Amino acid sequence: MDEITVTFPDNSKQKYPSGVTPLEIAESIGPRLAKDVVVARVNGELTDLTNLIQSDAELILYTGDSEEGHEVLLHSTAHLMAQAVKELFSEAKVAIGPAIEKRFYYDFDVDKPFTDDDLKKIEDKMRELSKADLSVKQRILTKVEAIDIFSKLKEVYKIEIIEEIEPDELITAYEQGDFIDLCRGPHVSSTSKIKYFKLLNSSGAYWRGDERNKMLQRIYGTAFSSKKALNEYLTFLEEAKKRDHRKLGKELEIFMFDDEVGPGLPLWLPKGGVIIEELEKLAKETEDRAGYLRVRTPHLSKGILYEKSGHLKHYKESMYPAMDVDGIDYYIKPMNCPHHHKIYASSPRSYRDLPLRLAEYGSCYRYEKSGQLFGLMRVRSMQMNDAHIYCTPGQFKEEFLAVCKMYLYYFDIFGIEKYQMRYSLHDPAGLGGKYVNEPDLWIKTEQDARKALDEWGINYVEKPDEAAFYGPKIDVQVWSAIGKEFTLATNQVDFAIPGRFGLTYIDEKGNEAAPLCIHRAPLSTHERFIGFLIEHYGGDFPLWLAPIQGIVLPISEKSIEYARQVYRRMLDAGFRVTLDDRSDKISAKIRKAELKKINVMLIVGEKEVQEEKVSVRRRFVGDLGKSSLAEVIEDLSREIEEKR
RNA sequence: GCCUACGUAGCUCAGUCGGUAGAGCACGUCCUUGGUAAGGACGGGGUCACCGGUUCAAGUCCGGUCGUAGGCUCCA
Repeated sequence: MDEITVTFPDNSKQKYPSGVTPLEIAESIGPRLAKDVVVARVNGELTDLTNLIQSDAELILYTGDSEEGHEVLLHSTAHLMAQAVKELFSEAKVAIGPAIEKRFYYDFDVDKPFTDDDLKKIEDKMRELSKADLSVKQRILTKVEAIDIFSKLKEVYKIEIIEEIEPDELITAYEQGDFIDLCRGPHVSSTSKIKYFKLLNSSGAYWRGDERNKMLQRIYGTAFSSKKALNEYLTFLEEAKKRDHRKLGKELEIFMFDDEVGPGLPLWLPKGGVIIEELEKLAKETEDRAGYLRVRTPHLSKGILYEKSGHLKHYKESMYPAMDVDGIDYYIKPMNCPHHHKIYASSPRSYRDLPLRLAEYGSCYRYEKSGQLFGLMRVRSMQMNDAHIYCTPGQFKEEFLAVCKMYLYYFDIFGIEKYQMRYSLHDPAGLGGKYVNEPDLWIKTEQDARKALDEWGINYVEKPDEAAFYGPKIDVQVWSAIGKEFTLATNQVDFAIPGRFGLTYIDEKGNEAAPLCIHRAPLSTHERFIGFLIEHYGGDFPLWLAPIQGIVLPISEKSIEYARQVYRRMLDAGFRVTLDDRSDKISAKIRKAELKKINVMLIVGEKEVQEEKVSVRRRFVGDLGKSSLAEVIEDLSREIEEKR
């Protein structure tokens, strides 16, 4: 028999007979590895453990705790779940079942939605199938064979998928016991490799994500290579729920919703008001330094304005319906741009006036579909950190980059590290419909913006067909505590609307020219940004943002008078402090303050009265001992100043 | 908008088989004056989301509406 040389990642080499499988190699190395390995990479290609290796090869064996191995494990668990569902619900038809971030799902067409009870039964059946140690075998099929097999099984969704595959492409399916599933693979070699899994929840999901299609039933689950890793993930999910801004926002009295006010219309409580004011202060300082001018515009406008802007054509479904005022249609504004365009147009502009940067923390209202509402992150009334920058084509690159840099300035202050920059482009197929019909402008602006980004050297991903209707944009995506994705900051180029509003400037040569417009919102909206910050900080705001920065706690009645003086002096020094002069024991007062996540506690008893000092206790740190109030004020002021 | 689940005191939740509602925390009063995460006693607080139906009787069963949650699609 021929011998082949297998090279391992550490560059060590070993001879094996030709036709050896990765699984056999793992067995030759050790029983533990053979048990744990889930997938192999042969000459760079991810492959099943049972595939034969015919000639010299580089081999990497992945266990379930590697990124590659975990993804395969998740995917194979999805198959195991589908097998269990098919055994329990014979009429169920399978659709698709991929691995996603730390989880998997599978969509089924069933008569009745799954109940929690069904999920338990499915999970039990999965354990049974795992114990049965069914080997998972790949089958290579032609298109005709594949259609034949899945037609007999009446798997209509699989047939739909197969029919879209090129006729000469090889089709693979995986078989375990009586269950066969169309799949590209790779997969684990046996169901016994899948041991630590949990089904999480089920929900409706449209076939191919299109609401015109039938609604299928989706089950989400997760799987790991060890009991410990599974439990860690489940604990993480529990912890994430505790950080959820909807829960913390209520507990910390930041915002609320009320049935009679309406869904998606948050009411900011006083503590939320403080956070908003601090953010606005930061934004105003930053924008003042960057040459922005602040304007204010009404919440309502005549329909004709939105006809001109194109909102009624491209954005109407997200707008509140018109209200009739003296026989004229008025709309509540979904964006501030048309008003800012009017301000631009209010006086003749020279190239010397540009860039003109008009900023407004403007309230907008958007009719989001009810199912889309999500705490503060997706609401119907919002206040945007909005501004429109009107500039010449020659100024565009610098202005565009200045906006991107402003994002990063803010992100540094807030310690936001996990985000993705996303450059959204148009699809020419949508011109005249989803996008304004300006093909040349689209191409030119997209090139300019890309050039700016590339020269700056920032990392971004391109998203085709995700642009705004008036131009390409760069967004910053972040993730909520429970893993939902949101656009935070946004920077949008608009080459179309200024033309529609007849916005012009006189250039150096005395000719009329059209300015470009950049729509930007580095701090997103108050609603989304604060929702995000609540989760980002887990409710423990840095001192400069904290609604209550400190609390004065007298130890007994004997020190109440002194506590009042301390409280007064803190207020006079500009701090947001409260005083707990109730008759609780000091430990109870501390506990209450901790539960409110108050950062600084100034504890005063008879000793402090005598020494004219305060005892400082910081959250997460504990007792820091006695200081003079002047020292405390100085330290805290510096901390606030530095936005630590 | 669609599918499913849920909605009881300010908050978190219990309430069995249909028989007119309960706990803890919070709140109020009083006692207690205690040194770094819960001192004690007493008390107030409910149109059981809303509307309708079944029933002698509905928090409980049925229907509708509103809201919330988990998803699908879309956006700041």
